[in-house]
Amino acid sequence: MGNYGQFCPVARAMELLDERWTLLVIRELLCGSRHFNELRRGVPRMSPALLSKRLRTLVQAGVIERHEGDDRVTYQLTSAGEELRGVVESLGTWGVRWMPELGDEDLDPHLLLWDIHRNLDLDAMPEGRTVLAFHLFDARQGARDWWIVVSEDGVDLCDFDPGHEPTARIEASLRELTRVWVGEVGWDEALRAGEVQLQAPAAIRRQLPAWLKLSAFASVPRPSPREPAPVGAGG
Amino acid sequence: MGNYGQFCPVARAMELLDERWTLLVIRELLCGSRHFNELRRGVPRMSPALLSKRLRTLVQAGVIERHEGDDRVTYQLTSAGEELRGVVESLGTWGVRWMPELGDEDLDPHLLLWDIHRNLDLDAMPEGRTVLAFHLFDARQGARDWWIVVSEDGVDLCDFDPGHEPTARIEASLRELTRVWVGEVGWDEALRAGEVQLQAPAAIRRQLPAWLKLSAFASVPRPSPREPAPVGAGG
DNA sequence: CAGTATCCATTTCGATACTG
DNA sequence: CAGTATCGAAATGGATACTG
Repeated sequence: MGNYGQFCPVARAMELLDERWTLLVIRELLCGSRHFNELRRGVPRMSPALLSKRLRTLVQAGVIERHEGDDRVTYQLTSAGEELRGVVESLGTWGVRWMPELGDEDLDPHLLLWDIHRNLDLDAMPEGRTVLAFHLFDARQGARDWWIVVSEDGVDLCDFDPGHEPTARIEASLRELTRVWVGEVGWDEALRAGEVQLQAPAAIRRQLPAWLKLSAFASVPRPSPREPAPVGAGG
Repeated sequence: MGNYGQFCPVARAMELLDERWTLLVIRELLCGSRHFNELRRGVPRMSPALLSKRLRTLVQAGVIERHEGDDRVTYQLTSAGEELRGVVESLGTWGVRWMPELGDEDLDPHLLLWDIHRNLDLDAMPEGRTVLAFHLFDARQGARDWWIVVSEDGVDLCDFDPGHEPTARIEASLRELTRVWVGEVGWDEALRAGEVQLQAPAAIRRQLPAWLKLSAFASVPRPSPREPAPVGAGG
């Protein structure tokens, strides 16, 4: 395995990149994660042993560099790694357009809140502390309530009540908030349908959608409904 | 396996596309192959059982369609499949820029001649029959001599002497002709260095490089030599 | 924090031969 | 031409627990 026995550049690239998880680790690095346990949060289903192995392979391939700082290890994309952005973008663009609807297996409240919390548009948010409380009524016990606290110190994600009065409260099903996140439905649509509810003063309710930047692929135009719908890829 | 448990569009896409060989089959379809045994020639190291399995998965995923004609089965990309061109292009572009030098394992005379023969610039070639004879002096016995016959009937690749007087004879090592094909060296450079030799009348010698269109990635600009060279990806 | 160590079930794939 | 059938070797990676 690994070698395709072809000189074709696509085959050469895939020798490195078609290993399970590899491009997701790279996606995390492109999103700005730099430390082992930070990367883990972006690929929670990946075992640490495997993440470690992939990182070594990527160092070896010249895609990332590993730096041992005084107290932390840091991973950093090289120019070669940075150039994988194009690959990741075209994959995500395709995925959002042509992969079938989200299955229950694809939903993950930790990942969703982790993504949301690192994609806030801080410039659009008010000065001082802002607290967003999320309630995902159908998520499993312990992953149902979340708080994002934005202050001068940065952005914090908590799965326990930090004790500040929320600026706004967002209530939705895990599925529906995920669909908004990936751009399958728009804010307006989800709010009108009542699938997502915002509890906040009217002024804040109007602003809030602008605070969450959504997935980088949310704005990709979808295939027109006239085209044949993709079907499931599962066996 | 298969499922990453993530709603991320990149992960969704990779669920389908990170399986070994899958994107190479798609590359073949994008290059115009439409029948089973035609596809096989583009992925010679893939077993027919596995090719068959991948084709079924791709049909199921809505990326290709299978048509049973009267005497032939035809595979055809859907719009979803056609849109994978962007993915394949960004992978090949990256591969050509950042993967290490070709290893002996990557060289394959059948594949090279198969690629060359289906990428001739017929419009640039003279009327009537043209015969190109290739001699790869270091290829293994039986894969050393090739003939491409271009006539009104189309383009044929032979591994036996078709008996026509060659219009030109190309002699090179397998490695060097492959390097020219993928754009690692230019025609001029390879000819000047004598790594590739053309035996033909001067007028034809000058034209011949224009007859072969080379890999789609041959013209991708390479990283400047100032940048750190990529190292091998092998364990 | 940044990983290792271990272990085995499962998958996956390659090789080869065969078929309507 | 367009695949199936079969089989076993290899590796892959998931789970879990542990470490300096």
